[in-house]
Amino acid sequence: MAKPDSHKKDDFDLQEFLPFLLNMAAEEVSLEFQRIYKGRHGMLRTEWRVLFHLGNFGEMTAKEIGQRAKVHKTKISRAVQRLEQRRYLARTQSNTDRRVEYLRLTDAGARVYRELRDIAEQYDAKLANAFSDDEVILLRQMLRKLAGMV
Amino acid sequence: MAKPDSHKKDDFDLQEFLPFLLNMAAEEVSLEFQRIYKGRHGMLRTEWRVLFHLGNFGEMTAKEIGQRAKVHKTKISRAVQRLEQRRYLARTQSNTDRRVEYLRLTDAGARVYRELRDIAEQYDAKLANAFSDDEVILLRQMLRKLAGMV
DNA sequence: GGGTAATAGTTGATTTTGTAACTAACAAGT
DNA sequence: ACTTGTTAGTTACAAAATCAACTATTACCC
Repeated sequence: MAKPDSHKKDDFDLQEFLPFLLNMAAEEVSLEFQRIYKGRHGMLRTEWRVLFHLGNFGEMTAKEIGQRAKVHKTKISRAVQRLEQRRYLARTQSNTDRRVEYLRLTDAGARVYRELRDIAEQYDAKLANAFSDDEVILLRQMLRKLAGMV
Repeated sequence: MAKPDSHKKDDFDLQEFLPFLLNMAAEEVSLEFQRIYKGRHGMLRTEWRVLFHLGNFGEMTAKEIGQRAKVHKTKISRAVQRLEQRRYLARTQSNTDRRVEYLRLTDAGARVYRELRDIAEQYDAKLANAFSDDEVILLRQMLRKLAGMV
């Protein structure tokens, strides 16, 4: 049986390594949440993010969404196309800068947003329920810091 | 406690939504860590995980790695192929069950593992440094819980 | 004004992933 | 032994992500 390497002291424990733990937790939670919403509207993760940003913050440009959500502009571009095809989203060209497009949800999009938002709220509450209130506050704070959202 | 049913009123804040925060944090941290190690050995994320599992836990089967790391077996399969091509990993067929292959790092693979592990330790310490010791302990604990690693 | 650089967003080519079907080997019941 | 079911791992094909190049527009600055 191979044993952990012994040339150097190996007190490293992968299961304590923060990037690994973060990925595992994010993956697990996202997948579970996806199982809930994917069936409903066949929404991809990036589309979900765009929808939620527009629903939550109102009219935004693609660039702003990309910056806030740390999503690359090509991903945004394609997600916007798909949302537009489904009539969840509409574009308006800025009249001060014709490169810029303002994005906003249509009524149908807003309806879907509200539906998914409620599901999201419930799911978030369910997750938070595994911890004490103080712990959850601290957790969110730490995650924001790690995400560079401080 | 949070109240479950808010119908029209939109008190939902995307930036507080745990799945979103977890993804942002994981993405940010992974990308930064990747910037460090990717240049060195052109390693993909799944390959990195396989390498670390073998380096950290010793000889394992593909299935075991998949279970521990919550990575699908096709991803493992392909990561193993690439690691084998680079001579970082070797396989041995089990003689009690010929479906099973034991995977282990070669000397070259172990060398790369040690190098990356040291980088990982430093990076983990740097992350942990943003918080108090107690906070970090709690964070890891909560992430393990969220990841279902309880 | 004219030339260059920067920006918003899109498109195309290449990689990577996800899903499902597949091979090969074992297991268990009859 | 034979059928059925399960498991480890691979492969094929479709979907999606990534990266670079592209269009169109605006900003800078001499």
